[in-house]
Amino acid sequence: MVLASLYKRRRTFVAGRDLVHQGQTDQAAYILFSGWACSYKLLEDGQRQIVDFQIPGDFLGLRSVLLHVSDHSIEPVTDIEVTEFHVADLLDAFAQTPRLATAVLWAASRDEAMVVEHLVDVGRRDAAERMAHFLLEIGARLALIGLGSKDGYACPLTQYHLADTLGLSAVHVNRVLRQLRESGLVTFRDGHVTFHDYDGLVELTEFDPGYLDQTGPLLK
Amino acid sequence: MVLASLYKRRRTFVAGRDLVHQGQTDQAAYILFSGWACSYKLLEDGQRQIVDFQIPGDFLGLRSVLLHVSDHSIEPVTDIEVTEFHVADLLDAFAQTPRLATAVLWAASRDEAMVVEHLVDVGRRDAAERMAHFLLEIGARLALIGLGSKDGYACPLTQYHLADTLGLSAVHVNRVLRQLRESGLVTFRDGHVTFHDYDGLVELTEFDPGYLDQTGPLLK
DNA sequence: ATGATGGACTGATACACGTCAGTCACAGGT
DNA sequence: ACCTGTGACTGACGTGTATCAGTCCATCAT
Repeated sequence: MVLASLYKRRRTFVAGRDLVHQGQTDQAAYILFSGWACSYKLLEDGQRQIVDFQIPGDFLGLRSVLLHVSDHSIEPVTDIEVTEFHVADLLDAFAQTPRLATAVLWAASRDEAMVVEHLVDVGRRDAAERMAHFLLEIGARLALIGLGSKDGYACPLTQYHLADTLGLSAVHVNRVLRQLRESGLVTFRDGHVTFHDYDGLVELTEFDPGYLDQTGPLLK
Repeated sequence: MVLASLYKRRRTFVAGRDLVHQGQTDQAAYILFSGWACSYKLLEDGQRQIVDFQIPGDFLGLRSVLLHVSDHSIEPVTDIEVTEFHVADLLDAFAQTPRLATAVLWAASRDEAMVVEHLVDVGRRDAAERMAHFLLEIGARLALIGLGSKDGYACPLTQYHLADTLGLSAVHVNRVLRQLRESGLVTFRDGHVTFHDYDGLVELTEFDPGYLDQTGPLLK
């Protein structure tokens, strides 16, 4: 893979300590190798909105660098390993490998599509639908990299993460999870998500994984 | 500008008739020349979530084409004029002009940043803050292309558009607009947005136009 | 053992916002 | 002159979710 030529060095970060801070203007971006991270925005009153989670294979901080300023922060949810590269090198590489540009653009489009889905969740679905849709999307993404299936997956998130992601209070997250569990759809417990009725969930949330499909130019 | 070499043909579309339908798999993308459009997602129960508005100078439908399927629809809010181009040509052009790739990637990042702001609006701000933030953002974007200022701007949107954008009911949009008007912050009336207290609005919404700044590679 | 910490979980209460069911003004068409 | 449709606007009422104020159970450090 062409990106290999850009690889600078392997680094690790511990859970909970931000890699990128809102407002920072830095030059390094990363590719996540193991663990989970999340990107979020902090509001003045202390609330936060988690925008997206990153799992192995995803870019970290690419947008910050392209826009020359970080409009958000990135926190490792677990301990993570990343590969650092310099965006200037990436942009230079476009000259030699135009297909690389197409691939990166495709990855950015996919990221945007996920944020759009997330927006629809928060804007137009009730708490249970949001939760179900979110758990399905993460599951589908993990399945693509071999870390999950239609039965379930390991999930290091706390209910607070879910609350900050879905625009709910942690208290309400708990109620909604109970509701989903009692109606036999999905269980979130002890770091593990278990799907009891995958098709039922898909129908409830109109879930369509089309935008996640790995038919992007990276793999062609 | 390099994009000029791609220009295919000028087209017009009338207000209200979708250019792109959810699920469509087409090859053309557009650059908006005059008028306003919006991209939105439709839910099965008839609700819709408007994701973003496009104003002159913005790409239309680029993401659909990159992902090979439209996960959303695009509707002209007013009559619009667009310039059509084929994405295959755009990608080919990357080979001759790598800087073009950087520019397009930058534009995509800016789009994503706007969706992220929108997500924070809907997830973590109350109705009045959302409304104010949205009106400010559109104002800032219009100001960049000379169609608005800190005093206000012409705005062809209906209160239904605002409702579908902000995840509110049209009824509540009306209440919130009244509230903002009566507290002397901003007036939305007769197709015109008038800022009465721009700084007050900025403070209320923590508005930071950094991510909109035209310091992207397109103009460098 | 003891206390501190963090995550899961719960009941009671409050309110922001949605829904329902309208009115009013205006524009176009017949 | 009348109908139809669209957008703005409003009051009454219902509900989903936040907030408050806890409990309980692990884990970890002392």
